[in-house]
Amino acid sequence: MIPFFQFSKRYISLSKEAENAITEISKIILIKKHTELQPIGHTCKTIYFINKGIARIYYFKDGTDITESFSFENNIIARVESLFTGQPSRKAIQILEDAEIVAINSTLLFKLYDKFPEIERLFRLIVESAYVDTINRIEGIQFHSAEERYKALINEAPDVLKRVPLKYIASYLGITQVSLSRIRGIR
Amino acid sequence: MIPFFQFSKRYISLSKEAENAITEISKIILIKKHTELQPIGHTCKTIYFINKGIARIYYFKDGTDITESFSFENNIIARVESLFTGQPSRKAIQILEDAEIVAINSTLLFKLYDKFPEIERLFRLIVESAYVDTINRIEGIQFHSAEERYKALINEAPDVLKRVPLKYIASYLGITQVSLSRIRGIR
DNA sequence: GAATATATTTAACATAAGATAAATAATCAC
DNA sequence: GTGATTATTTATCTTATGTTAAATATATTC
Repeated sequence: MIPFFQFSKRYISLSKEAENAITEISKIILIKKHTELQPIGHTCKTIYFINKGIARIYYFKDGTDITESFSFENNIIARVESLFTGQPSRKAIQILEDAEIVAINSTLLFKLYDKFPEIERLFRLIVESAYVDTINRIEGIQFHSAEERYKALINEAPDVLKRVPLKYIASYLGITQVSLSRIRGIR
Repeated sequence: MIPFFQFSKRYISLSKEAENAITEISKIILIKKHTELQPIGHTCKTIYFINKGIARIYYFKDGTDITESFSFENNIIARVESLFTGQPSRKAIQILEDAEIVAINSTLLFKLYDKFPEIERLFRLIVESAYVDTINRIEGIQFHSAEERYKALINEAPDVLKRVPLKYIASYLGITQVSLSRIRGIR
């Protein structure tokens, strides 16, 4: 749990009691790559924090696999459209590199909010930050060519390029794999 | 302030004291259409709630005006990438129809969070919901054609089409005005 | 309500990205 | 390590959307 509490310090410093309360509702799991951490159709009741490895959220559009997002070490991953609405998710979480993951039970977490306002605040700040990232991502998609988006990704997240198969990156950028390959070929 | 508290009831029911505290840090303003409510380059310290009228957030990309979002009656509008980071915003808020707006001072609001956990919770829930909307919007952009996006907008927000000039809608959909006009022409 | 400014559509042409198929290259399983 | 599977690139052709410019249509101002 140490990496998670280090991560949380970026937002707020928790009391020992709050940390213990979070530890009690969490467990650490080891997962092999290519494994489905959460399947499509399942209502999400878990927030994950990645100690080691890579995960992605994906879904199918007309039979095509589309990557919504990637998460790396020291970051959170959750299917928020399900977590915050109670609706079953149309998305799945898949592990791309052997991973060690902290699984936080969200039902119990949300209950902790009453007893520990500091925990509620922590997750409020995490969501605010993720929301800002998403707003910025829309700006990135809205009026940039495929090539611009690819180059932006190289700059902002070179790790993705090194560690994730291109076929997953293409749909994340909103283009086909063939287009991505063509863009990469131009030099 | 009544419409705002009616809106907030969707998320949580506030105590009278909490409502009064919010009222004290808010003011109601009337603005004519085409007015700039907030200029580009200004660090955002206000959360707006629209009682009446329409507003949009926009920015410039290579000299072209791009609409990030619209907000109508009974909804919140804020430049969150500035509000939550303290950075100056590259975006502006513009009024598209004569408006009556509640302006909530965010600096004072964030201070109220300590005294009123229920207010912190309200805004946590509002942000969670806005975040989910934004995630869904990315899905809408990521792999749909211009025509699909236009038709989705007709279904989900027919009001936008009726009350907002097409030139603003085009960039919101991520296409040029000429493309939008062409799509509309097909019948 | 005429004159002006602004918004929308239409046309013609250019280009980026999609689709399909096939060729390589890389990875995995035994 | 060899064969089989999976990932990536390359080629060809098609199509949707961008670009520029001009023509209408609508809204605004005096």
